[in-house]
Amino acid sequence: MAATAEKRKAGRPPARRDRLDATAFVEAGFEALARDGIEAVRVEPLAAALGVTKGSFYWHFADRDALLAALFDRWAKGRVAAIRAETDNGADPRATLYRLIELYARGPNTRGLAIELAIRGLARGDARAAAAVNAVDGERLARVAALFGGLGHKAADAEACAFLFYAFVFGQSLIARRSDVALRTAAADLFLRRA
Amino acid sequence: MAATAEKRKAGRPPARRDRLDATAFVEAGFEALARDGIEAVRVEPLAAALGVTKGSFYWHFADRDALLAALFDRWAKGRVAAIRAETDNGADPRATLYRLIELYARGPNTRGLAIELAIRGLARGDARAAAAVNAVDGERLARVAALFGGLGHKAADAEACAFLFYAFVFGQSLIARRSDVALRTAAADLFLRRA
DNA sequence: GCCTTTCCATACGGTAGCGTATGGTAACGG
DNA sequence: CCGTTACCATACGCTACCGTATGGAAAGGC
Repeated sequence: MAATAEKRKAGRPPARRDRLDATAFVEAGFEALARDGIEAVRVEPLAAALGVTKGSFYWHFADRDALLAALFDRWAKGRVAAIRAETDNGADPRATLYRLIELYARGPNTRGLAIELAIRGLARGDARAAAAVNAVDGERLARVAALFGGLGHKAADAEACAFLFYAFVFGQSLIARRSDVALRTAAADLFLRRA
Repeated sequence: MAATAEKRKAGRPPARRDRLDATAFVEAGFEALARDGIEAVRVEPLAAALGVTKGSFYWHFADRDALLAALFDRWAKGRVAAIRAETDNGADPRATLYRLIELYARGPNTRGLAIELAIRGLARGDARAAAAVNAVDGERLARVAALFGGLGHKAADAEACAFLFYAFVFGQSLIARRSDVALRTAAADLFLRRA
């Protein structure tokens, strides 16, 4: 009741019937990126997947490159916010480290991992992807180095530990037989036990 | 003199003027793969780079997919042979481990690393790439586990060490600021010193 | 109730690449 | 010297996608 009358007062966007906004294409872009890599994020298939035509896409974006830029930007912001949320609670550093490993190495996050690896693969040739990766890595390394600092490591040592930590986290996602959970946890223990 | 007369006796292939064989396209394919990723290994640009037309390509290969299969196969064979050559000498295990890290983490091997990461990125969606990666990883893990065994580790422990080792080697190639040599060597020391 | 804005469909031209078909040419076998 | 084979060029049709141009409809503003 009076929902339309309040649209001005409340910050509600128009929200017409089923029209899209730019973020819908970004979401669909992440979906395609996770499943089939960057070469799958194309404007016409994306529009078709959303039930519209590319006329819609080119209303919201200048070109395909603008969508890629939006993907990189949104990914970087999301990852930075995530690592901050994960480390802001004053929990035990070691427990937090274990949970971070679980987060990326364990089961159901194949989607996030696929996106991560795809963007990192692009960073070699795309400056915006490289900038996104750089921002994310900077925040992550700083946060995890602080955790190792909480375990008693000196600054330089903690930084090396953080680097080693993330190298392991992402490296294990590249190795075949990565589904071998026992092997992974053994390796993680090997690294974290005496950190 | 009598060079052409001996071609039958010697195993010399015809070697006509400047005609190509299949391996020429494979080499060019690796070049494109290393520089611009898999989406750059296309038949017409490759043929142009070799100074021929795609008429030549389709003489040597059934289609583009056959070239990709040849790339994966040749890569796997080469990597397996390489890791065997690196570990067959009876050198000190720890020194060998350090050298293996240098080999992939140090400077001039960006080409090999780019190929490695590209193929690993494809392994998620391409069965042949996955098979190649699997074969390579199996050999590598076995060989490196044997090295850790030579350092006194028990079988299961050595296997976990090998997994951790390769996760670190490939993981650090994904992290930004990977050009920071001091940080990398510090991390490597951290891992190998007390292995 | 008209006008404007917002969002989308349709239609179009253009490019890049795949795979095929066919013909040509140089070398070699005999 | 002739035929065959190996290798390649040329030309073609086809598909997928990019980006643009233009019209149209639906919703709000006023």
